[in-house]
Amino acid sequence: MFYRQVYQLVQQIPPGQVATYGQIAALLGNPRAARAVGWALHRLPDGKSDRVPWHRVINAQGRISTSCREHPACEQRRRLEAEGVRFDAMDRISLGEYRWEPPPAIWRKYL
DNA sequence: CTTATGACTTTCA
DNA sequence: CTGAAAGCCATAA
Repeated sequence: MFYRQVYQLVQQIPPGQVATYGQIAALLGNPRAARAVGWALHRLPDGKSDRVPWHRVINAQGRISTSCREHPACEQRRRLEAEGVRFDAMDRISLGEYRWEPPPAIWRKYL
């Protein structure tokens, strides 16, 4: 299952760092499946929302894309700031500084 | 199998 | 920098 791999991967994102949807998709072997990643997180079961750091996943622009009322953008931002992630004047995250670089053990796993 | 949807990405104006 | 349009993928009905 693609979305299960997404959850499993998102769980391994360390605090204080973020990953883009495209990055997640690429690690799973489908660089074009960013949308599917978004779908997976949108359909994230509430039971797993507490153990999956969904807030550490953002779009390629370093912005929060969620329009889900269950998990509002303001809450996602709040959680990220709580982990030390800084937003610039345009509510964007410096990907060059907070972008998560998956350890070799990860991409070797899904290769 | 076909159609529809979504927390995306890239490109162009 | 913002916004629009087209492209692409997995899942659901």
